[in-house]
Amino acid sequence: MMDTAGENTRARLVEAAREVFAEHGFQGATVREICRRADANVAAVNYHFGSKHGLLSEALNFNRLKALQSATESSDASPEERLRAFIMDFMLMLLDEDNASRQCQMMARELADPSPALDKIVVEAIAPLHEFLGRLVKEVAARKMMDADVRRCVYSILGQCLFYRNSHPVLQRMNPTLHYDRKEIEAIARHIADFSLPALRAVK
Amino acid sequence: MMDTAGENTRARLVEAAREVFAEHGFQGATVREICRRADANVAAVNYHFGSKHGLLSEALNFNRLKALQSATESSDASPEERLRAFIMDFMLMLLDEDNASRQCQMMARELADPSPALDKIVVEAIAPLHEFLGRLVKEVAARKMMDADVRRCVYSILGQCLFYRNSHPVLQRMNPTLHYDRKEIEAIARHIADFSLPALRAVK
Amino acid sequence: MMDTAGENTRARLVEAAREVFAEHGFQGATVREICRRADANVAAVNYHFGSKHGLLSEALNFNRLKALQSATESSDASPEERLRAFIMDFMLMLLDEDNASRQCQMMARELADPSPALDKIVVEAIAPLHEFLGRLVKEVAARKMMDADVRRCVYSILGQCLFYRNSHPVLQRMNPTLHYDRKEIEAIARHIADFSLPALRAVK
Amino acid sequence: MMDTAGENTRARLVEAAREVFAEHGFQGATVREICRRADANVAAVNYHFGSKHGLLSEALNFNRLKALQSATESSDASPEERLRAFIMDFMLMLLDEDNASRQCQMMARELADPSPALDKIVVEAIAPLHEFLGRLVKEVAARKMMDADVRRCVYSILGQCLFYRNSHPVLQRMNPTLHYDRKEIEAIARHIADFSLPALRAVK
DNA sequence: TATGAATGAGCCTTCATTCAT
DNA sequence: AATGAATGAAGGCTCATTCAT
Repeated sequence: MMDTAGENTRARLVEAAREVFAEHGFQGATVREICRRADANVAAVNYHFGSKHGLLSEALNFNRLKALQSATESSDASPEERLRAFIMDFMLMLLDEDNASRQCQMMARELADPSPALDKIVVEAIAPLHEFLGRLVKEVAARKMMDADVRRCVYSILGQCLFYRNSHPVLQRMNPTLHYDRKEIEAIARHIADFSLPALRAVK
Repeated sequence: MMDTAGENTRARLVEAAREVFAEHGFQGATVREICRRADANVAAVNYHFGSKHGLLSEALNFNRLKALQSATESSDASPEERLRAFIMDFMLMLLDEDNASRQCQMMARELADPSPALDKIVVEAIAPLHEFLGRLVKEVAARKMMDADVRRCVYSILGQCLFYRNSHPVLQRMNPTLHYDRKEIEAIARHIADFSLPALRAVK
Repeated sequence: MMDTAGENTRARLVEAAREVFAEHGFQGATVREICRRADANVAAVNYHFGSKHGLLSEALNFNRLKALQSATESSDASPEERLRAFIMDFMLMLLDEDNASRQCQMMARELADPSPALDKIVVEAIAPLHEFLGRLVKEVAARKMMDADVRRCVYSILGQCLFYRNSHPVLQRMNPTLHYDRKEIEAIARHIADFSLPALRAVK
Repeated sequence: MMDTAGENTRARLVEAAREVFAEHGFQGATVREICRRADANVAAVNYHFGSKHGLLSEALNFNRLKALQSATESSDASPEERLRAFIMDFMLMLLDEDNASRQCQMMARELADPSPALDKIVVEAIAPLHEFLGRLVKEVAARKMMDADVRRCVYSILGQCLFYRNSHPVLQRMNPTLHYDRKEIEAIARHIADFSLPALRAVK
């Protein structure tokens, strides 16, 4: 009986923390709410993670994001195909509303209101992601590019992707029927690829 | 005499609020800090604006953003030129670090953590902006486009622009020498236009 | 009506703090208890003093101790008479149970468990007291003494005085009828003077 | 085997408790810190001693203090010599910074902030100590003395001795080079004896 | 009109203790 | 016999708001 509740309080806390951090940001989240959802005592957070920050740090892991990059890099499709595929998978991860991809939402929140954990996120997840995309951009462009231009192309792609997550509250208000179901996400991903590929070919 | 002092306090509060909201977001901002910067009493916010939310609502105005759209629309340059010019002005407004364009920073924060004021922002500023950009996109594309595609092109452009503001903390960490001075902002704006225009021409 | 309760919350807090700090020490005292006794809100301490430490700092003032030294120094009695008089006044201040001399009790507690406020106490009250007593000892001894010996004589006198305060819980337990009434305090002071004066005359 | 391990844990806890209680007082000490130093589980204290208070009670033993009294009493030196020797040994025990005489430090702390264990301390250690010193004082004085005067002489001697321990934080602040090394302690003990003996001879 | 003072709800954290094994 | 996990009460502090003038 302790199996279900006792030995994985820690895991439940992490899961609840991801939910609450994703919904309210680090600052807006309260330890009490996290513990309430995890059906744990308020003191449990400090017992298991030392502090609210410790819990945030633990809640951030980017295995799925890394797996996605590995999968893309080990593919032998053409660069364009791989970029297209990556965007698709990335958007599925980013917008899928009811799976465990809350790390991305937490990440997005960190950007708006950085906490000390941002350093970890940058080093472990964002910097590698940018580098990965930089390599892909160069392959697609198939042309000598200055580093600054590569970087800006990466920003253009990521900016488009993240917009759908960051601006979701706004888009929803302007278009109340909007729902990120599978079909919609695929259409979005296709658009981003269609929009970006000609640009990559054309950039000076 | 009291009038002007009173009005001045009010104005100083609004200005201070813009600063603090832009820096820390609505939630992270404290009424005390705002009043301290405005050299006003703690109770002044509630006295003049009813609540912290009331002050936020008052602090949000988008005259400059609207002026920018009007200027663009009344221009008789080619659609491509006008889009290019708008992006430039928009980025100058968005990234300029020491002018009064804090509304955009506040807006960006609202997206990440919507407060009740978001409705006002959407209706008064964002929706018109999207419509404005939609018209411009259609002119540039010079082709029959489905509404959904127009919308997504607008998102692609805005997403690229906002990325530099939203992700600033991250970009700064990855590239510590990054500074949004005039020259850098112009280069960014040029890149976004160069990236987007071929895409607009190519979109199905 | 606000007169009694409203405008001197601050003063009531200081008074209550002296009580509670004297009873339980800084660490053992709780802000809530202090506020309860002062009939004030928990937040009042932080409003008026910034923190529990700020309140402690404010609660410590040594006017009476200083006045006592001045009075002794401006007397034109013989050195022995002045030392005797000082000890008497000091003990009256130290042991008087129901007056405002709680500063000495707070001071005694600080010695046992120093908080950051101890520095202030030392600089403002204890160091001057030691110097004052040092001068008096030299006058009484009427002989060239090494600084270290003067210091130790001061310690011997102060040690005897403070013992009655510091060890009060123990003495009370061993001698349940013990009460520091006026007569008892005078007897104690006389004893300390009688004990110390021959020693001062005799020290090498 | 378990026995020894168990007993060892118990013993390590008591030793660690003495350290921590001596350093931070009963209230300031935390069970966690004690267990950490004893390399034991947090629950060990309650398991072995029932509570933090139980541990304190166990940690208090006064064998060395008693041994010291016995040694003094069985000596056949003159009363003055014996008092002088006792003060020396007592100060060595009281001020020696790195030996196991922490009981005295704990005792001193108890005086400042009595816990229920104080009763035990008084009955087992302090009362006998006072009686022992009372006998010695009477021998030194070699004169009929009233009980109250004997008591006060004992207080005068103990007060001088304890001052160096109780006021150590203050003395250190006023005289940063102060260190209780062997030589310093001997000088202190000599001073206290030199100060007290003439007084004892002179007391009415 | 405007403000210094005060409030109450809530936050993160700490701690001695207890529980289940 | 012993422990890792968990708990509940409490602590200092912060904050938007309200009160009395």
